[in-house]
Amino acid sequence: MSAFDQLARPVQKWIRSRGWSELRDIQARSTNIILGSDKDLIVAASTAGGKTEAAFLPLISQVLGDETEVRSGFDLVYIGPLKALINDQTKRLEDICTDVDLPIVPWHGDISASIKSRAEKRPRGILLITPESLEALFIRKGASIPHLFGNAKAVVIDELHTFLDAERGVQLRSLLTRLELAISRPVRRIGLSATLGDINLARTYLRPDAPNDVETVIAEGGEAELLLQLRGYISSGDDNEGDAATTEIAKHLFENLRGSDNLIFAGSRGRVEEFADRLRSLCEQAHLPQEFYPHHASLSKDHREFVEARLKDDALPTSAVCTSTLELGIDIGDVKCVAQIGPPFTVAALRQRLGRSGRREGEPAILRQYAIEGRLDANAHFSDRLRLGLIRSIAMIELLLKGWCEAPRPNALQLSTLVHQILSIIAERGGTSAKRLYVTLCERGPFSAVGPETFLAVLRQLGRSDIALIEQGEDGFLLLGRVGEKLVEHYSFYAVFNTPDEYRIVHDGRELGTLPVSQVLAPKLTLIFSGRRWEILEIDDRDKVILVKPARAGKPPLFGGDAGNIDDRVIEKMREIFEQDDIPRYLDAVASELLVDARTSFRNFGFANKRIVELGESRTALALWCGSVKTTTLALALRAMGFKVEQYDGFIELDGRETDTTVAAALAQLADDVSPNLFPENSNLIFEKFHPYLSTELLQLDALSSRLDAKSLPELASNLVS
DNA sequence: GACCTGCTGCGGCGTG
Repeated sequence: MSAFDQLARPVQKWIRSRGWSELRDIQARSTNIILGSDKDLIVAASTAGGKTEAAFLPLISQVLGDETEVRSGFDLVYIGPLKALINDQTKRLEDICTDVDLPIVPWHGDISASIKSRAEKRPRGILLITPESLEALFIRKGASIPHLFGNAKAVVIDELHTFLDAERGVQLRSLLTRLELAISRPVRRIGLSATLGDINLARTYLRPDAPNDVETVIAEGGEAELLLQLRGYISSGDDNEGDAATTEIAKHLFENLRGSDNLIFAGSRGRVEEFADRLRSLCEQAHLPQEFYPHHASLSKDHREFVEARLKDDALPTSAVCTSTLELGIDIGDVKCVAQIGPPFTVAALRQRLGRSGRREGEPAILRQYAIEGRLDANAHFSDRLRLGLIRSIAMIELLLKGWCEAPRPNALQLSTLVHQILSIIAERGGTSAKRLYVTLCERGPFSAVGPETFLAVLRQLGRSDIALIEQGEDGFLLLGRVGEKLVEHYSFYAVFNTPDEYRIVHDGRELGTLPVSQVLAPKLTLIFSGRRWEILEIDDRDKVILVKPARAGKPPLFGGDAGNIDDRVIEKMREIFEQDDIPRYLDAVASELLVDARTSFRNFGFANKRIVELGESRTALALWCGSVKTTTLALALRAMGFKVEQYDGFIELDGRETDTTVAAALAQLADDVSPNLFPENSNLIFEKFHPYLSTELLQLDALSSRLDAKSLPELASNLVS
């Protein structure tokens, strides 16, 4: 029987009404799997590839075909990372279900309480919900979970790749485990994704205890042709009005993108505003209607929706200068070209961004990468001479072309999210045993890297009288403590990630700008802002103001601000690019020259055949050839041995003036596995939402499991000396 | 050396 014939009559009718002559390949394949088995499934295809239909046409057919007794509960559950995405998908599903008695129920923070309470009384149809709202259901309506979800035939997770990493993904996995435990049976899981670097990781995410049973449907041959250019620019070093590179890039964008829809990723909100402003005035000077608009999270919802609607409107040419706000799958239609100014932080993001272009049959995807490098003088620093930004841009493009992208670090403890889930389960059940928590979270759930000892240490910490997140009842049951009760009561509890407050940074009565602050700050500590170190004089928490003065030689923070995390593979690729001679064809004349330049400096410094280079005045450069995690670990170790350390992509620079140890001796010691304490006193380890409740010991464990890699030290050090 | 994501319950008031 063909895939089409397996679908329910009303679904077939809808397909015909759309004028489709047949199902797309991925839709036919997933229909066969969904209607022919009860297996989990991942559907990977580009944004316009029809993934939603691939999952829901057969799932709706299955629901309509099931005429057994009427049970209570939603038939299908869709989980999406964005409210806007849920709104888009609600419309699409409503359209499919126009002539069918299957309610579509969007459920997130902007949905009115009346719709929610109606759905809660008589749950049926398709629920579309965010992880946070699902979390809220577990906490507020713990006892009704079986009533709400007992009937669920499948959970569809949209944009699966956004959940693979970090806090929110761990939270969702934990919720899925808890859902299955609450209704005492597994529920089929279906993941939809555009960007997947490693399909096996996605399988493990979707069904950790049986990844090999997860079926996959991957769109084939649909990859559009890619047109690619990397243009090089030399900065005049003028930070203010007229940096030559900014002016030139804006002009190039104006001349080449005008008249069509495009996305310009500028890296930070400040740069988004800067480029949007330049492009706006270029339009004005030419007496042309406005078509370049900024888009980032600080702009009002109205403005953002206006830009999104304009992008969707084929009649109005529109280019959005944006941050990662326009990276995910909200519906803005196809764009002609994606521009990236400066290197992106991950290949995964670059891939996701590029996926916005070239989605129409026969149209190429177009990537315009702009690299800005400084003008060199006789005193130029080794890291500037090596043109690390340009080299990283090339490395990331090369890895993109190979289809590689970053994978999350396995075995991270995720203690902040663990604290959250402990409180959530206690709230859901009104109290529970330590044993049950351990089984739910660590044995069955996503915290498999947390052993019984660490788990107990966390429980004991949360139960301390000065922490008071949990307490033990007379029967040994764990209950919420005084502070825990307060935390869980407030609606801000549901999200597992931190939202930093924006503080105004003020020096001598002059505002330097605003800074999102997620770490704990205090007077006398230093912070990094607009490329400089500042000592904190005073913090006004109520008015969100930080008074600062320029720091002399204050201790630099353990991890500078919101440090990017560059993968080992990216740095390896950078090394290959330094060591080769060929010039990639997609480089323009300036970029080619800069690359030749960088390679010459690389050889002149001697990095071609050694990894330790004396720079003079007790300064030494080390070529580590590894990513941020290992680089930071080594930097901390050497700092503990008295060196001053600066980090760059794949390199560090040491200043040994204040220590008697030589670089060689220090490395020999590390190679011998004599590791100093990586954590200096008073070092800040608070980055995630529930970190403030953990002990220093637990925070160090957490950091070692995700941000640092102490085990790599001896090998790294011995490679350097040999 | 950066960006992004999310949020309940209830009191008070007006209207039909």
